[in-house]
Amino acid sequence: MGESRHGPRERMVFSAAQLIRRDGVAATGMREVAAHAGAPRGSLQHYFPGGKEQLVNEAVGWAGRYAGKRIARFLAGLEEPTPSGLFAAMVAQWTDEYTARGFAAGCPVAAATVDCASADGSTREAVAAAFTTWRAPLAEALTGMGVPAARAESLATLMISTLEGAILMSRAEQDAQPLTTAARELGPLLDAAVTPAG
Amino acid sequence: MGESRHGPRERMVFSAAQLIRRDGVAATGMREVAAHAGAPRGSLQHYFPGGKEQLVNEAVGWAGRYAGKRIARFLAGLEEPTPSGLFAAMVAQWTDEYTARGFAAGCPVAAATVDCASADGSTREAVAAAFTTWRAPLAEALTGMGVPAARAESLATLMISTLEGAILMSRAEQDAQPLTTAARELGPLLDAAVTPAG
DNA sequence: CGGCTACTATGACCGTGGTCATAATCGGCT
DNA sequence: AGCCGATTATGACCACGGTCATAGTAGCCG
Repeated sequence: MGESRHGPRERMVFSAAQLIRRDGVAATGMREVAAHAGAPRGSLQHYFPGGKEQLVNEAVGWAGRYAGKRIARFLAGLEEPTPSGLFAAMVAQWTDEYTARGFAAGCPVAAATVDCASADGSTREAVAAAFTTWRAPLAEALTGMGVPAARAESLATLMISTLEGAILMSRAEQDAQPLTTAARELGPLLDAAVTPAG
Repeated sequence: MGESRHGPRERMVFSAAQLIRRDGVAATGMREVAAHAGAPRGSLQHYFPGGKEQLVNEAVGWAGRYAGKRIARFLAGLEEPTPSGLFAAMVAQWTDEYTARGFAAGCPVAAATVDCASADGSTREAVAAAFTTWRAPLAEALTGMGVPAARAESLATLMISTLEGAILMSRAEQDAQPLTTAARELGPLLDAAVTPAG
């Protein structure tokens, strides 16, 4: 959607993220990325002289920024902002995709973590940074809802952990139930953390 | 530890699980598994005529049974069994490993899910089965503590989801905090589900 | 001893894929 | 037109790895 509006470089990063979250890092080929992006193969070494590692890192970074920006958009979509509502929206993004397009893909950051966390390249720092750029706006959103700052950090971490794990389990079982269960069970806990109601 | 007491076949399955949870499925080679297990290369096609797919599936199955059996052992290790105590023990297994041996490895079932969930081989069914053999005894343990059966299923799913996600995040950030946060934040929610206190 | 089964040994094949080298094109600018 | 940087094109190289083929060895049983 709207791929032609972006340059070929950005399209390749986007395609890399798509393929990585579906097949994993190791199983995603450079030629495959170029083909998926409709970009010429020769552009790979031109835009990514750092090779596959650079491309993967940028894909992970893109995913992290995307997730971070989504927080604000989810927040804007809630008529009455509550932690449980925000978490439900985060979960719904995945249940919607899974019911509409199947359980083909997971989170690209998770895939890169699994495939590259032990190989101490720059990719491990990239995934750490991605989680940070995801968690920071989430914690900020929680504080904006009345959650104490210290607690907000913990709950933001918990929300991302649970979401990532639920994505994983739902994909494995090809059933969105782990995702819906996470939203349902965690919601009250999150709402109970707002100060005026505590 | 005690590898020589098991046959070469079981050692290879065990080694496969070890390597998969560290490097991922695609990055783990058959020759590498044999070498890690101290087993002859020729035994691979003898014991695993189904090739890599069979070996990976058995490694995933082994991991699932291992996790399931751990539940009973954790339960036995608690002087006063509570859901939060059980979850804390599950988390502690990972924090102990990470503080003692570093953040090199994650969960093999998660790795197999990320790498093989879209390629619709038998591995996807293997990971689904692994999660089931993990969740069933966990849910049973919860009911034994006084959690209503319907709720126990949900909480077991939530516990595994959160644990898997926290493992992922901890590994990415090379910091056990997501794990400890998960145990701390989720504990009260779990204990509140026991009926006499509900 | 002969033979049979279980296991091990080893080399080769072949596809895949990341990377490099080299050249061609293209677009603007003077 | 002519130059130059940015981009694209294409083929080759090389390592890795899963798999197959073909033996060789070991141990037990009749």
